[in-house]
Amino acid sequence: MVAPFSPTGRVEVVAQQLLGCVLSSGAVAGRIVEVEAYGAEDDAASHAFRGPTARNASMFGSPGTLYVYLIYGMHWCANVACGPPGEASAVLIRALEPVQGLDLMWSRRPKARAEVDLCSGPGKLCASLDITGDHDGVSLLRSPPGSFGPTLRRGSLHGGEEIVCGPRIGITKEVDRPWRFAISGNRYMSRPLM
DNA sequence: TTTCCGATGTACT
DNA sequence: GTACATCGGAAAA
Repeated sequence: MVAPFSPTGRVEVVAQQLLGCVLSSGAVAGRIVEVEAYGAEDDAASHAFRGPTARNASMFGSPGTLYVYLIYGMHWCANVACGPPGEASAVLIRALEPVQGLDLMWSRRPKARAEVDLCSGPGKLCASLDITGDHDGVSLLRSPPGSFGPTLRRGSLHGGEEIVCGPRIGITKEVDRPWRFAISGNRYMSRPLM
């Protein structure tokens, strides 16, 4: 298959290329509408800032490797590693527009009050897709569409859609770097851009 | 409606 | 001991 992004591109460029792509897992799928880019040693907000550890090992994997980690002791966050060999950049998937398996998403997220709440946040979308630490390190590109595990497939922006950017959310370092990207006007993003 | 804060585990100082 | 790429319930307005 054709890779949904250029493996050796700069992380902030890859992040924008991932907008519009479809992330699926089993019978559930969503269109990526919001992401954040995280760099390597040059980005103090990145998990890779201090070099490889047991937790961030997947960030150093080949492009298309899924990096899943636990945040605040209870929520999983999914990233796509995208750096060339030796460079651990990754893109955090922040929000999806649900496109398939809505019933299953609802059953996994009974607290959701509306469809827009199903995948409008990094922890929410992992719950809806049932992405956990078990999936850390798997390739999103190797498995064919329709396979059971997490898979990424190419997508594109629709007519009239534009990419907008702003500062990343929930960090205390590098707060001014505008590395949060979203599809303009999309109602499924986690929060408005600042 | 907006704001505040507790839950809960892992990594790092 | 403290911070953390979050979420959702309770309190305030």
